[in-house]
Amino acid sequence: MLERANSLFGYTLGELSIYAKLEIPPNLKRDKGWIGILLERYLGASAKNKSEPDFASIGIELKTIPIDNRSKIPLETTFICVAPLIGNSGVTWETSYVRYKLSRVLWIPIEGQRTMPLAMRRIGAPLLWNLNSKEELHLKSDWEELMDLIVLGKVETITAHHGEMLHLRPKASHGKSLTAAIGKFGKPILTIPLGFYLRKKFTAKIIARYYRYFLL
DNA sequence: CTATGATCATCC
DNA sequence: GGATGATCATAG
Repeated sequence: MLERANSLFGYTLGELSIYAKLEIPPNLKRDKGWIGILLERYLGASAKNKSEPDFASIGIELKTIPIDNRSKIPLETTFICVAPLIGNSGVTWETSYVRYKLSRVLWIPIEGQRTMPLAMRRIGAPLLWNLNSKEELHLKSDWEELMDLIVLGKVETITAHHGEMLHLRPKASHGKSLTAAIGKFGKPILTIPLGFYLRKKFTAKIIARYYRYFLL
């Protein structure tokens, strides 16, 4: 699979879409996950919409990441998973889904400037990344701060400003989506679902270590 | 609704 | 410009 991923370096999304027999949309406005689906399809990911790594047998999570090819900086934050708002008793960073998802990621950088037609965007060299102890410490600190707010009934006070590397933002189809959570005084409430995202400054560091290898 | 895949678009 | 808050598509 890694060899197959490496072989994608330099190809455009237009070329890959033809090869993978996946129709290319005019833009990503209505197909935000299209690039991810395309790469999964080409690389033979197994998980679909199940809760396990994309390549379960080898414990690798696949993530495409849009990059500005001049600055080499990510253009978007990276979604990790939906935040559990209830049933968190006994959950620690060590057993968290965030840590599980991020323990090993195959990042595939792709030119992502909106001015560039989708078909012309080039695929960069994949980067197999293992969460190191320093990074983990940072994420753990953010995760604990955020989970405290959730568990202590302060979910409605959460904004994307919380968390240095990892933060929470809405994750829903629309603003009226509701899910169960804990409100003030421990009272059950319904609120908008939240997702964990990696800030660009975190992913930028990962990408920077390898930027010389991709996108010319 | 929740999970997968993310980016859009507004506001500061 | 860039981050925050909002949103899109699909499967089960």
